[in-house]
Amino acid sequence: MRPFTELVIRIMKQIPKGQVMTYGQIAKVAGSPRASRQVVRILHSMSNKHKLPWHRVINAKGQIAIKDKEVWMEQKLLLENEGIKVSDTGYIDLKAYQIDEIFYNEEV
DNA sequence: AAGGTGACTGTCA
DNA sequence: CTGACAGCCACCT
Repeated sequence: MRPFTELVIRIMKQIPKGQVMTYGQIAKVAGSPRASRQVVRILHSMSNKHKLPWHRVINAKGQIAIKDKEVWMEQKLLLENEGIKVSDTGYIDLKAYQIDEIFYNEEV
């Protein structure tokens, strides 16, 4: 497994309940600012195997970035279940919920 | 090997 | 806030 992949998984596992990170932010912390799409790919392939909090990952606009209607709704409910307010159009207040400090550590 | 694709992003309107 | 566009980059056909 690539280092980048491991980092991304490691980082996502550390997202605190009630807070979110954007794809680009994760990519940046993992060392590849332009690899947001890869973060998405990792989410696709590893989220259920590694039990990652995929619903805490949204796009830079602070919006749920999924097309599938059912999964979209699932994410919205999961977020609201953690106390995060999501508008009807899927928007989230990044200023209130996005992690601003990088808390990444090598241990895990 | 070559081209298409996507749970993205920043910019402009 | 929404929508359109052009970059980006690894994976799939």
